[in-house]
Amino acid sequence: MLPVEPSTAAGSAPSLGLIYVPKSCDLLADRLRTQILDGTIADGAALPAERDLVLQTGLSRGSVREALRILQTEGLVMTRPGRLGGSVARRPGDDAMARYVGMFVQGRGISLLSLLQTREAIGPKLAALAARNRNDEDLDALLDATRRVEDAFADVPVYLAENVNWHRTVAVASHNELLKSFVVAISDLVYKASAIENFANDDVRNLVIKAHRRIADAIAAQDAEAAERRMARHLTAITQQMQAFVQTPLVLR
Amino acid sequence: MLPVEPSTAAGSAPSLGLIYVPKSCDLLADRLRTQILDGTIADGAALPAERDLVLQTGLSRGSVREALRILQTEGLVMTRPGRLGGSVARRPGDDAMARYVGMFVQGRGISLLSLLQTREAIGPKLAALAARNRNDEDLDALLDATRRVEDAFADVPVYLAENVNWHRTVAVASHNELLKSFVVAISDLVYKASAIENFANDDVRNLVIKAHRRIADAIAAQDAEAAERRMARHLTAITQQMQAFVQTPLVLR
DNA sequence: CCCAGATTATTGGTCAAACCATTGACTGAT
DNA sequence: ATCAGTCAATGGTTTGACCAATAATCTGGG
Repeated sequence: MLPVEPSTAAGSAPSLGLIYVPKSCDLLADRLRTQILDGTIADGAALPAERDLVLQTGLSRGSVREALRILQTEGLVMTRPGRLGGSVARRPGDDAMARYVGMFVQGRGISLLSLLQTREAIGPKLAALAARNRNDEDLDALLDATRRVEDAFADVPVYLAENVNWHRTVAVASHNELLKSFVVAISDLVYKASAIENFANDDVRNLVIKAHRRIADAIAAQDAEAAERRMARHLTAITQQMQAFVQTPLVLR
Repeated sequence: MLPVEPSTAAGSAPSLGLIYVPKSCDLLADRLRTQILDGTIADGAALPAERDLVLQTGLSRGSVREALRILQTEGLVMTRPGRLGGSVARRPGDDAMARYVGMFVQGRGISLLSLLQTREAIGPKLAALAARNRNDEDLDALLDATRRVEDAFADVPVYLAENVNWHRTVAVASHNELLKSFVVAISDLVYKASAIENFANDDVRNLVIKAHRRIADAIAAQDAEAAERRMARHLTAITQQMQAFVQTPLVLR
């Protein structure tokens, strides 16, 4: 992985790995990425202006811009033009994770079934953690989210959006940011698929609302085992309901 | 999210979202990304040379290069210099997923506990799917991987690497590429952490090997329920074992 | 004194034209 | 046939200029 120093001696060891010749923009991007990820450059802190980076690094402006473009693509900096513009550092966020997971799903032609299986894997543990780790604000948010899904019963598009938000709220309550980022990414994709497929008839929506209520109760009571079990049953049921639509590979956008 | 067409009429509707002014390199990157993800540009197919893209798009070479740099960062193209070099399309892969998950974990200071919890969430379902969906080659690979872990008992670094490979093999057998990419990314991070912490003493390694054998048996017998249960117990036990090291935030590299 | 509009400075965005570095194919001498 | 040299095509890098967006600053009228 690392660059290898070419040996100057004539008859030296014959075992040399492939040597990777780093590009100048990669070197700069690596340096800045390291500093952003380890906090040397704090979240929200401004990076030097492009022309300053040129002076500091000795690279051309084109190379500096390519380095910044890399970091932008990774979601580690936000750049705005204009006076007092420039690049500011950002910690990696759920949005970038969701973006990449979406590309993965679309590019690999991941089936809706695989997506639902993944949600089935993550959801129950998430509910258990939420029951164990929630605080009062998490509970308030969850009860509110639960109510909003119920209130949106009649308006299917709003209902679907609120449904995604409900799962997201459970994820927040789990206080596990990695699992949360996964479920946010997946729920978003399931939402897009379900919005297309239009499978959520009145009966399904009623069952979902009942399940949400029972899961929220378990989380409120901090009963991790019940929350896990109920979420598992809920997600399994949803997968069953969507089984008719599940055969075909997932198409997005 | 999407760009908004500015209205030409004078007294038009007052509700306008923020309008995002797209950059030229983003437009080109979007076009190429779409074609790569939907297969119009097949995996392994060559993109036009930079100078050809300049002619085709009317953009400058700098903008074309920034567009390609975006796609490189997303893992959607590989670029090599030299004659017959150029950019070739690649489908999004586990490596890019692992890279981004790693950045997320490091940048957000995700704890080792959260990482282990995520593996606890995903692992059991993965084992169940492996038991259900495995074919003969998957089973051969799993038995081989199981043996390799056992053979590496004495050499801890090799043992740890083979351990990661074992989990990866189970993931492959599940035939769920999304779950697989998650577990590959996470196992890699757990491996790095465990390599640092040096917690795998003889007793732990013995227990792990026994658990692997029992799980492999269940997958061989296509007993999904047993595989899921045993994997859950296995990962819970591992988390318990690592609990002493789990308090501190995860430090990588 | 205050405020609206014009001005200006700073920043990223884009373009153009070179030249360098790497790589593989081609060619010709041996 | 083989091998070394040459050549062509490609990405990598630099330079310098100008455009576009934005907010601080100035200026003149009230």
